[in-house]
Amino acid sequence: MTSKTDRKKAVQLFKALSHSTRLLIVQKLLEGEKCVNDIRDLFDVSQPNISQHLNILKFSGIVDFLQEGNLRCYFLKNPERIKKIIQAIK
Amino acid sequence: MTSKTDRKKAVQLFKALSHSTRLLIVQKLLEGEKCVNDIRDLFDVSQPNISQHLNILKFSGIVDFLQEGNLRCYFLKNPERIKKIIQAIK
DNA sequence: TTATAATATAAGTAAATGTTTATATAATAA
DNA sequence: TTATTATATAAACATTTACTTATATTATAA
Repeated sequence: MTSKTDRKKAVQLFKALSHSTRLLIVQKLLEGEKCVNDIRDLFDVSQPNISQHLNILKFSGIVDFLQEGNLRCYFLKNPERIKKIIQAIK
Repeated sequence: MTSKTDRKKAVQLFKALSHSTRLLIVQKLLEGEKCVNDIRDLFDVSQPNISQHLNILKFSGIVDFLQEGNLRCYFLKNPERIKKIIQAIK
């Protein structure tokens, strides 16, 4: 049986993935780390909005970033896990 | 690469699972089919609200039901898939 | 038939999430 | 230093989702 906190975490993760921009970001990051403007250029989405989505992904534990000069390069914290999840829902 | 419609479907599925009541319902249904009032009694949630959540789960293709007399017994359409998804997010 | 039990639906309201616009910060380049 | 580039944050507004309350439907039991 799953505990209450486990379930909250799961719900948060599902929420993080239940937006098409965020799901796309995650899929792109499966190819490797990308900095914000690279990600931004992939979609027709404003810079602040991308930042906000990245923040949600970060908060839910899906991504993290490394500061490289004035760039922030985001990457999946656990790409294998993400692959499994995406595979499972297909 | 995932198509746009695939992604929409995935997003819808994640959305359906990103609510703790619905995730709990789904976990309960892994034990076997249950009718609405059985489900309702498991939680502190109103009857209409349970119906609404079940409707969302039905619409997203996760559950279906069989009418048995005046009972509606809900079941998971693809329990293996659900198990995999839940396993993957852990 | 009428009453009751099980469930769904609809309308209204509340709460959460998403997007835009404007502004801030931090790192580098000039 | 000052300007510029990359990114974040905050506030306002829009949209979506959730929940409640009231009512409808459908099947069975009396």
